[in-house]
Amino acid sequence: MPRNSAVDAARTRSKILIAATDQASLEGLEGLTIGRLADTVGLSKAGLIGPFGSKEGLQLAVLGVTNQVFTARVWRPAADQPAGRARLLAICEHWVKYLTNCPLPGGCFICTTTSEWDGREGPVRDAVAESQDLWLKTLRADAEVAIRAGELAPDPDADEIAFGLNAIAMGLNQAVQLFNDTAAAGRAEKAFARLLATP
Amino acid sequence: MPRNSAVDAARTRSKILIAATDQASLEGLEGLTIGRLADTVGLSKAGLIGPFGSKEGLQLAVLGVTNQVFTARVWRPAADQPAGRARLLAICEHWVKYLTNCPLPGGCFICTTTSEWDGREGPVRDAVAESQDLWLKTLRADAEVAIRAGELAPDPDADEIAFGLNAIAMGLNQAVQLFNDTAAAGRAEKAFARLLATP
DNA sequence: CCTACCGATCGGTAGG
DNA sequence: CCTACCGATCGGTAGG
Repeated sequence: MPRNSAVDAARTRSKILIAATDQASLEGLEGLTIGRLADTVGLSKAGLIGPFGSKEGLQLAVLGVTNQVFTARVWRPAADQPAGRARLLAICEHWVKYLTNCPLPGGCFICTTTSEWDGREGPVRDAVAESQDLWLKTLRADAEVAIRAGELAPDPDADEIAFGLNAIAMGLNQAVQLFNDTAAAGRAEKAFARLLATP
Repeated sequence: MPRNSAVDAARTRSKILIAATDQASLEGLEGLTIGRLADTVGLSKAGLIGPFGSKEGLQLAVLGVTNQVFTARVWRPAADQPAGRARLLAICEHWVKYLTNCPLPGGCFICTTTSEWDGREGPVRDAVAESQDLWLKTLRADAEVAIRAGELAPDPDADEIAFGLNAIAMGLNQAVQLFNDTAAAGRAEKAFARLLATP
């Protein structure tokens, strides 16, 4: 039964992060409280915060987890498609699945956190902004390839396509989370398709 | 110097609401705290919360104010247009102005609060959902008129148009608040125009 | 990883 | 509208 403290520590860290991610997705990254989370996980407050140093450290770690979840669910399944329109279509397909059947109980985490943190300052806000910026650039790059290859019309341009795709996703997330609107997925799919229609 | 307690009370209430709306727009409706707000306004905590009964009462009152601001800035300037495509165009024009030059320091309040409250329960969540639902229905109704009059194509349908317009606004609000992106207004305008193009 | 504790602040109330 | 106060909880630390 090989066991060592490093393995145990990693297990504890992971257990904390799972519970923290759930709580943060429902109540926001600022709504995370060390005391309640410690109760949930079955640790003392000191034991809970130890691996992360501070609440801010925990918030940043949660952001890392949720970014990985998003990447695994939306980007990676589309990654083997050829860059350009085909990959954008695959991304949108998995994006809709992700938003309508979200692994996080509170829905798309980046939607929640961009809105929660856009009026604040500091490392958490910066990390949130960077995640969103990176994703918009990913969309933009594929849109650019698609336009250059003639797979998409030159108007709307790549920035407008990235903006539009992201906006549709935000709208779908709101419809699902606020209204439990099962018809919204179809609306988002059609909106995606319109934006990615062949010239 | 005519003065009476009712007038004074209304003045106090209004002074509180202005400060509360600013604070809530930056830090969220749950981020409102009675103590800090009392300091800001120059009242005691008891004096602050008195006119509203509880924090929840204050939150609901703030929602009432922000709904009025939105209506005054986006809906009312378009209200005299004929129902249908013309009015939707006017709404979108003022919506962009509202989002890019927002009277609330934290940007569109309904964008922030729908995301903050979609994972919660209670009267505040219900009020938030109702505001958003009402607005979507307003958009939908004009879209329906426009389609019936032949001003817009029957596809996308009225629900899809309302969904799309709202999504674009959410995307613009994010771009402005998170990235201070001055180019986003143009992207939103073009996206609005595409969705409202004549058949 | 724990217990035990810190000062600060939370929403709210009693009584005037 | 105030002062004075309530119990609960906040993030975090000391020491082990």
